[in-house]
Amino acid sequence: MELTSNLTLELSDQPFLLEKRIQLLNAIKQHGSISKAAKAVPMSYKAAWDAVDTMNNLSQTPIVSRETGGKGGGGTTLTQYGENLLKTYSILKEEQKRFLERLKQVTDVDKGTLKTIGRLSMQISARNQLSGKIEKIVKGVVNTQLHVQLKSGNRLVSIITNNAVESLGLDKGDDVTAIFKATSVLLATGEIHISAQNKFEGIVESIRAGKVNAEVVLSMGDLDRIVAVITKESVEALKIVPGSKVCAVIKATDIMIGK
Amino acid sequence: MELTSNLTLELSDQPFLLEKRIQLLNAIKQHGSISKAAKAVPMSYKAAWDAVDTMNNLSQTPIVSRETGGKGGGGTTLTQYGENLLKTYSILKEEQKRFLERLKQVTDVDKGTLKTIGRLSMQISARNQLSGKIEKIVKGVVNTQLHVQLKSGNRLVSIITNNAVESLGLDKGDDVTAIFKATSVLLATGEIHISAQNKFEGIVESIRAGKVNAEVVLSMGDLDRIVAVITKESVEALKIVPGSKVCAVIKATDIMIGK
DNA sequence: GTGATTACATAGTATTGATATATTATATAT
DNA sequence: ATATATAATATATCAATACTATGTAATCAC
Repeated sequence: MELTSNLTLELSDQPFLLEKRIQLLNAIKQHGSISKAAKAVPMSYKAAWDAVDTMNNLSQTPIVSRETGGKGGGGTTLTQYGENLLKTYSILKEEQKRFLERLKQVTDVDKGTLKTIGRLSMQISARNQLSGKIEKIVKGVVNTQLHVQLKSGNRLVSIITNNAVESLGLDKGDDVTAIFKATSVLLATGEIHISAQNKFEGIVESIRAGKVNAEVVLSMGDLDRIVAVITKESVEALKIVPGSKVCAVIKATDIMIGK
Repeated sequence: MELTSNLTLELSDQPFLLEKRIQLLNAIKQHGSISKAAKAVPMSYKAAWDAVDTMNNLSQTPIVSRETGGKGGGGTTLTQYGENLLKTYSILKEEQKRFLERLKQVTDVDKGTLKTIGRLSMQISARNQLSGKIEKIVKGVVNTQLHVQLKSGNRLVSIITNNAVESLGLDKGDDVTAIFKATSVLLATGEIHISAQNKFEGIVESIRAGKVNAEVVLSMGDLDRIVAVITKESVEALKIVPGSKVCAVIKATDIMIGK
């Protein structure tokens, strides 16, 4: 049983970006003329022209700029806005593809249920969501250690139950997201001797202090960022200020994995 | 800018369940005949009959059972399998709706980027995902307390950062999912005097012991279930066996919220 | 048996969508 | 001025689809 789906962007209740039109825009980008693009897709010239016209009319800012006559008889090119639209669409399409694949895996047609815990599409409160690749999987009897290589180059270790590894179908090389709460992050300065497996050096970007707690944003290179919520006293005791070099410590068991 | 999408189930490369056909099946379920269903949708009788016929032909197990003649001249009813299909489709559709809504929120058409950190469609390793409704929101300077009423009737308190509340757009009455790791769950028997806000009574359904840790599944009524991973010694010390009445304790700061 | 209602089947008509084709307008190169 | 390639527009043709109309078969209630 296959799952398929289209993706349509609507503007003022009118279909605006459809699969076919995207193909057409791509062809226009490539060939620089509506007539050539229509041949490449393929579709009739009229259909192509109509599509381009309705798109340009629907949109506030034009999608393509058309020129009649001139060198080579004229031509049609995408505007910057048009290119952005194409890019947006391809990103959305990609996300949707991932979603459908997941949905398919998880669907149990015979029972009329989803064989999964929880929702598929969910926004999570956790501030810290770092993406990376699984480098090594060490399986225990109940728990599994996952070694994840982050974009920033840092390595991270997460401990989750074997059941979770199985139900997510985790394998070496998989792209995953490491998820942990801001309150799971401890901060330390200077020499650290602590049993936790995850220690990340970073520079303090910002501090927002409340009455009791303070939110500290840590930057680890350009790519990864960690948010910590610690007590106000700790901030003062450690003398943390923006620009400080501090170490974020996270227990491996506090890190969840999303795929 | 609106995002819309259809959802089609395919069987051996043939479109099988489409939006229209689902409507038809629903009408058949309601009215008990193809002709009445066709009027209700509305569509022509022939189109309705053809649709039903092709569906029944494509599927291994029949979707509807048809009877010609008899009381009232005959009729058409859904089979159990057909009902399951309808249910599956509605679940899938619901998931897709959530996904699209989220996708829309997160899309920045002008820039051609997604204004999000993580992936949209993600399955999380956390075994414990309990759904409920937000009952009360108590906002602090940095953190917010969320009181969630679970399906089982239990109340749960989660503490997350104000930032998270804002970025999820959480409000009183919202349907949310409380997420926490199996290793965040402590188990206790007898009288408990502990500062944690979340204490849930349950019956032990199963125990799976490893060398060091053990996985204990707790049932809180029919609806909610909690999985705890605790040390093997704890299991022995507390004398936990299947059927035992135990108390699950979870720190409010260990509970994340998904929406 | 008659009537009622519905499934099942076929033929013809209408509508729609796409394609094909032809024509005009435009502006540059030669 | 002419040739050229393309946009812009209109009309005619074709194919697919959907709908309408009509008819047959089946079975139970009366």
